[in-house]
Amino acid sequence: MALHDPFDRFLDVVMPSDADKELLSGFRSISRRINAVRASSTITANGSDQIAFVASGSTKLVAHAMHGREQVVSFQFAGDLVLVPARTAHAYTLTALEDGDLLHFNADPFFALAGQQNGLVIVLMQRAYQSLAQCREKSVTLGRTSAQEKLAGFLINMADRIGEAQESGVRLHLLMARRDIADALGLTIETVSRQFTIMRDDGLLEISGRSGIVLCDLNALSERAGHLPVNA
Amino acid sequence: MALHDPFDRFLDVVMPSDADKELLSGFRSISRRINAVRASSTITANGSDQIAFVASGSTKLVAHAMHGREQVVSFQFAGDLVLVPARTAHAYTLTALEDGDLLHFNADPFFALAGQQNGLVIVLMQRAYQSLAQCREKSVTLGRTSAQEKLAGFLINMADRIGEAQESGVRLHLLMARRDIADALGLTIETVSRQFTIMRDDGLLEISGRSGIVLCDLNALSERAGHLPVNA
DNA sequence: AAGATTCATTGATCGGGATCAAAGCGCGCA
DNA sequence: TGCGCGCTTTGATCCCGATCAATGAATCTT
Repeated sequence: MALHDPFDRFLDVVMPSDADKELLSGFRSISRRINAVRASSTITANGSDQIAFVASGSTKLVAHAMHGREQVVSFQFAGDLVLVPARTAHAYTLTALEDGDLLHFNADPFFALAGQQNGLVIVLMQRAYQSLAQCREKSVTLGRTSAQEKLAGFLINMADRIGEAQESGVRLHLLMARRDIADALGLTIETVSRQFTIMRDDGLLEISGRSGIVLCDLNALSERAGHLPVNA
Repeated sequence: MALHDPFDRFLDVVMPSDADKELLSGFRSISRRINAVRASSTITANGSDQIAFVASGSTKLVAHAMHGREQVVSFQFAGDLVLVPARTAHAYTLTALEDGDLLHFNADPFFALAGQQNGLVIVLMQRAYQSLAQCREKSVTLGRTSAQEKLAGFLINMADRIGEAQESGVRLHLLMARRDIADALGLTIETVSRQFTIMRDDGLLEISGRSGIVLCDLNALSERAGHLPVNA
């Protein structure tokens, strides 16, 4: 069973087992717990980078540009660690997609503490490379010109991360709204909706209600995403 | 003056000064030097991730998808360290944009060695976060719907990385071909070319020859890229 | 220096996705 | 349980960027 205290989950998921006790209490003292409420809880990095740990629930990292435009950079799920960057060309905000628990640190003291424990730095480095790999795959998906490829790529990515295998296919519970998907893919909600309809009519997936999706044919979906075949 | 031996440059740029001597010889023994030749030298990760250090020159990291489609994920310049991922949904290749020197490691032994020196892991972590930040900004640029915003965003990013300040503006020497820019932005070479022409006619930049560009008005360019104004 | 080859620009047309507009559902609420 | 709001789907039109095609400029070769 999962640990219920957010900080305990943090220790369990992120910290190496040989971590120094004093270090742990250092992290505890700089951590801030947030009872996230869907769509209304946000973390913004004012001035300096922030680190957030998603103990439970899920979040989106949004970049704000001119003219009120918003771009979803990435989604996070339980156990994910995310760096919310300070303002550059864009301003970033982390927003809860559903109720859950977040842990939140200023990046500077966080890294200062982390630097004292080699094993922890290694973990953080690995997670950073993992986020980089994800971001790259997302860039590739975004770079495609057709809406079909973008959405198919997105769905496969979600299946990898939060899909539940079933006899009829892979079940997804998409907590993000169509708007979030559109903002993540550089499309409009209408186009996203239309592509869902097309894929459903083609028998690639089933839609139930607002957030329920079952991917019936991952191979065909992968094909539409333009992914290379597994054998190659 | 810059060091001429690629490995020495690697030590100088990446390694912390307190690094263990034995460790350095360990890195030397697993390193492979490559005299990169423009457009023909490539590094592909067959099976396991690769690490490349760009001692001099510049490179592009390309993701290969179906139907021979290529997507440029990122560009590297002298001093950059890049992880070339093993095949996932896409196959990645690092290609030289101009003649230069590369250093090349298998990622597994590289990280195994790096793990022994805390200071080095910290450097690698910081570089990973830096790459992540870059990739995110690129995603945001890619997520925009208009070609104008994409190209303006790309140019500003290049100005930050390899621009030389001049009285007339910021000079860029774009080593990548129009095709590379197009592949990086999810556009066609014709559209890239047309947007260049429009921006030139609007007085935002000057074009000389195939690769010479002077950005005359960074603020206006930033505006077109949809970036938030600096004060905000 | 002249040709050859590759790369970049410009033009014309077509199509897919944005935009504008309206109807249909699902979900939370009383 | 039924009401009402917000999200989603569907429809019609327009426009930007892809595509097809040809010209023009740069760099490389001999």
